[in-house]
This record gives sequence, structure tokens and C-alpha cells, in this order.
Amino acid sequence: MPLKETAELQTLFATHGLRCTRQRRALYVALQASDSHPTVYQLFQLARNGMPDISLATVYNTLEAFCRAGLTYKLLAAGGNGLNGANCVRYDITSHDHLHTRCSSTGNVHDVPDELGCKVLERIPQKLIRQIESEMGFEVQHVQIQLIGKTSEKPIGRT
Amino acid sequence: MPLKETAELQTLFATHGLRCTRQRRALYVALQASDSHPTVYQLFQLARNGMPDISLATVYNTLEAFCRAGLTYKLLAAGGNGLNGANCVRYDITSHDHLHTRCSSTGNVHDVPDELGCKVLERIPQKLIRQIESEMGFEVQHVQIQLIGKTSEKPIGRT
DNA sequence: ATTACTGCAAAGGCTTTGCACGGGT
DNA sequence: ACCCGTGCAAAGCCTTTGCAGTAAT
Repeated sequence: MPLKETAELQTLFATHGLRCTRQRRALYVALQASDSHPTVYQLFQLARNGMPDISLATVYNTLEAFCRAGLTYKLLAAGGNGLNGANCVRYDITSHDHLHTRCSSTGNVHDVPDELGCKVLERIPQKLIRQIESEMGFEVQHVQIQLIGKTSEKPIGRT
Repeated sequence: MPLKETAELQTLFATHGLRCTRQRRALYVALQASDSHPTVYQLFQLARNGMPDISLATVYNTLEAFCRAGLTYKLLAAGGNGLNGANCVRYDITSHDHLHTRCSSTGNVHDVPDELGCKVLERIPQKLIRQIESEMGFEVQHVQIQLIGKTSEKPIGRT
């Protein structure tokens, strides 16, 4: 999936009732270019590279708007801690199920390449999912698989 | 696995260098009795039922102590958002890999019964995991699978 | 008797919100 | 021209920490 150009983003945003601003383009592109599922603050830093006066509040607002529009979704334990439902959010842009690795030391999250991730997902029988749904009274919409462990080489760099 | 009695907890805590206090027993039992992976605040409320003067700080401290001792571990995106690494923690007491459901509306987390969860986990070929490890430079320690969706009946109750 | 643990309260840090200005439509 | 989105700053809330008293060993 190639990076979307401005014109394409214009259409995409318009379709979802969103205005096409510099900040939103930058954030969308940053999200799209990353396979590490940045946190709000990481996105803020990324965006500031080419846009020094962007506000952290804008990042929060924009990502919330993206999610409302269905352009992105919250990853991991979004929905939080039972009080204000506000914490520990990472954002993701791709909508198909895929695998993540998460380093238990740094908390960094990365995508597992699709050709490998899909093979894992394929092995999960739909029949079992249906069985879980009926036994638990739960309707499964997505499957998230995280591999928890440690980065053994190739340190991530930034941080 | 039956609920642990006080004497048993005494031994367990001692083994891990922890003192056996009322508060810790209550929290450990609450965690053990729950299959919904409570947040700190939920545990606080549970504990307050039989112990009205327990402090929220104690819940935080105790769970942190449990984790340091290896009695519990943090679930989901513990390790946070890149700034203070402090957010969105849920706790779990069982140490073997298992599946969770998470309601995208309420954020509530529940265990999938082992007899079903294990069948899913068994279907993931170790060979694929090894391949991911070598391609990504990552050492996999745990596999966490979450089924994201909606509770279709049996609402959880407390908001 | 020692000292780890608790409870209280204050501090710290992430996230959200109100408001006026600017930019997109 | 309209009004949504941005930026700033303040408020809100979760989590952590310091300290004196208490309880476990």
C-alpha cells in the first residue's frame, strides 16, 4: 500500500466528513508510514519534525476524530482502567487483523510482516471462534495477537 | 485451581519475600477469584467490600510488589505510552498463555475458558513463531491473543 | 525489637476541555 | 462568509511518593 498523496487524503477525509488540514495530513501519513504503532506522544514528536508549532492537544483531538470517523482504531488496552477510559492508547491505521510484537522492556510495538502473520491467523479455526462466541456470549470482531518478548537485536533507535 | 487459604498464602508470600497482610491476602484472593482481569481501581473497590479502610495507594503498592515478586503480571499494554510507562494496567495471576475477550464498548476483559483457548493456541505452529523470531530479531516469551468485540448478553453491570 | 507495610495527603504526569483565532470549504 | 480545527493554557484524573504509625516477623 503506497503512501497516500494529498489529493487522495483530501478525498479520504471528505468522505468521512473531516477537513483536510496540514496537521491531519501529517499525522495520517506518519501513522501510515509507521509499523510501530506510535503513542500519542510519539506521533506528536514525529509531527513536530516538519511542523514545529503543532500542539499536543491537536494530536489528541485529531486521533480521536480519526477514530470516530473509522480511519484509525485504538490498539491494545484502549478503553482503559475502568474510571475514565482514557489511558495507554496506541493507534493503528490498517484495518485487517495482524500480529504485533511488543518488547516487555521498552513497550515498543511492531507489526509482524503480513506474509508471516497471515499464516498464523489462518491456522485459527473459525469453528473454534464460533464456539467461543456462543459459550461466552460474545461477538468477536477482531483477533489481536501479540507476541510478548524481547528485542534480540536491531535496537529501535529513537527514544 | 482452588482458592488458596490463608496458611497457603502465608507460605506463598514468604517464599517470595513478602509479608502476609490482610490487605495482600484480600487482593490476591480477589485477583484469583476473578476471570476479568481487574484494573487497579476495580480491585480497590472489590477489596473495600470486606475492608472499608483499605487505601488505593496500598492497592498500587501491593500489585507492584506482587509483580516484582513474580506472583502476578501486568496484562496488555503495560509499559505504556512512551513517557512515563505507567498507564492502563490490568493484572493477571495465572501465568500460562491464554486468550482474553475484550469488549470494545466497556473495555472489560475476560478469560476464554482454557479448554477452548488451548485449542486455539495449539494451532499456532512453533515453526512459524521461530521464523518470526529470526526475521524480526525478536525473542518471543508469551503469546497473548485477544478477541475484540462486543458482549452480546450478560452485561457486566458496574460501569 | 526490627522493619516492612499501610493509610493519608500531596505531588507528578498524561489527557481532556474551553476559548479565541486562523484556515478550509 | 461560515464554521471546523488549531493552539494555548488550565483543569481533571490516574498514579506515584513521602512520612508517621501499625502490624508482621
